[in-house]
Amino acid sequence: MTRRFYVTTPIYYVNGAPHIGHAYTSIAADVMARFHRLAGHDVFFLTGTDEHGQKVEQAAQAAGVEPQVFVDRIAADFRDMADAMAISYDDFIRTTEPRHVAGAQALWERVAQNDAIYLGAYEGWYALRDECFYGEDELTTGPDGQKLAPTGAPVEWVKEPSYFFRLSAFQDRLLELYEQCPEFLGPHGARNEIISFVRQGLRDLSISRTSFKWGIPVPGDEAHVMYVWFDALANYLSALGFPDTNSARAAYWPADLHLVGKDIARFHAIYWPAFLMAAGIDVPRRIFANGWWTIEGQKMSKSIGNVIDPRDLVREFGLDAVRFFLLREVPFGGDSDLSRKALITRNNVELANDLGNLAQRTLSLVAKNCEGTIPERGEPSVEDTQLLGQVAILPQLMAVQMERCALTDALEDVWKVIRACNAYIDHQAPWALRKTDTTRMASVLRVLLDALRGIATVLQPFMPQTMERMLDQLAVQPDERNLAALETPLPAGRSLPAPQGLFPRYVEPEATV
RNA sequence: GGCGGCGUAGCUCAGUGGUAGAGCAGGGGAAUCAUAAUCCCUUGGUCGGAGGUUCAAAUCCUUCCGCCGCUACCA
Repeated sequence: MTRRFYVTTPIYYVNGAPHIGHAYTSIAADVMARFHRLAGHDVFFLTGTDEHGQKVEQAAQAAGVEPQVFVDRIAADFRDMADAMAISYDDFIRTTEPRHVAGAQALWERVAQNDAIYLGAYEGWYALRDECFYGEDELTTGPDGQKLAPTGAPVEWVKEPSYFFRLSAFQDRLLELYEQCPEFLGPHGARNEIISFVRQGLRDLSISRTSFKWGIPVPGDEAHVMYVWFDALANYLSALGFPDTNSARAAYWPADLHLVGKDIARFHAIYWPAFLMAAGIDVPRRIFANGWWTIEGQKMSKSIGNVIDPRDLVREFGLDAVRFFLLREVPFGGDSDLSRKALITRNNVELANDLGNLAQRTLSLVAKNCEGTIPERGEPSVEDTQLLGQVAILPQLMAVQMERCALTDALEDVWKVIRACNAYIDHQAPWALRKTDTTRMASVLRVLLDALRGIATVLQPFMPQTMERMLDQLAVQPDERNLAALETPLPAGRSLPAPQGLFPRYVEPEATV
């Protein structure tokens, strides 16, 4: 039976414009989705937007528009960003869609039926003027002893009726989950933090509000709307048609992988499985948290003004160079720095020099010396066998890295082979063989063409546009571009198009330093 | 304060008991098919400090120094 693979990005909160951090998580998820499709798996790849909550309500008010108008606008921008980054999502869910509202309410009812929800009161410091709660540590005390919010508004201790989720009842089952399924949560650092957090003891979770309206009504008590996380997390199920178990997508559950930013790892690793356990639904197989990007060594923030829109980078450097950089620069899972210099170096050294130039020199030798057609395979030398062997194991090697969410390591594995190809072509020197042994020359070039085909095939998930062009240049037909097709050599004699550069070197315009 | 992580070549990092590694940067050489790209060789580290266990420690233990993360309802 075909293996199913269900991968998600977080649904992004429409409080602000999309930035490089959103793009990063989505690209990582996209690579996973594309790789599994390449392996012939039945993939469902979900992304979307989280559109409820008080902050959105307030932001809409500030913008002078209805919340729905406001979220329509921002959601469209996120979708545009996803498309600009070539994110191959199968569905884009929005929490304001009726199907999600129905799914979230159904999940609530399941949880409630199992006695995991009770009505209590949410207590806290409330500022009437700001219409919101503040934490004790955010408050200051005014000259007359009045407690004040950071905004200067006076606060008072109030109780608001709220439904609570019995999170405390799930502590042991959660710890058992982390223990028995070590792969449930990654990377290691995030896992340790979550475990120690849960060990400290869990309090019940307030999961409804009456203080604002922009949310999903609680079933049976319309005075309440669901508090954000219950609403948001349910998206992973509602996109599958939950609670309809006959839905065409129902079989994708449990999700294989939820990719998330490290800031929301906790909600996915604690609340989400607890909600599901309470509802009697299987928990997802794996949660993986990625780190933050700093910009030129600085934290990305609106006040510094260094927030980067990934679309700007794409306009300047090209989509694939940006995708490649983000996944290549540092170990996936850790924090990383985005600097202009590093991006240009990666592009020039690894894409233009290592890979682009390898393809160019190989293809132009074939064009000039083999009448532009794929040569026959010759009797393989030790070197030939060794190089082709390295190429042949790439799919398995990368599949293992994908399971680990080690996208950087997967790329490193490919680059080892690319470097080996450059060493091979230099040692074999087909330009010298042209004068002494044209048969061997043709064999050498054929080895290189086969190696390039393998390399381009496995790199498709990372750089879909450029690898498509590379495979075109190698005369690989559309149905010969998946992993299984690599088992079948291309027929000799097939003619190749005229070679064209794949990755231009980036030359920094005149510096004005 | 508590819990956890990190500190290895100029830079980014890999390496969890057995003679210190990769990429980039630096130096020398080769080649000239190619996007002046490539290949080969090479400089460079008392593996944060100290102590301990061991025949043997970057790798285990103790302690100290420095940096970072988490410590719940912010979506």
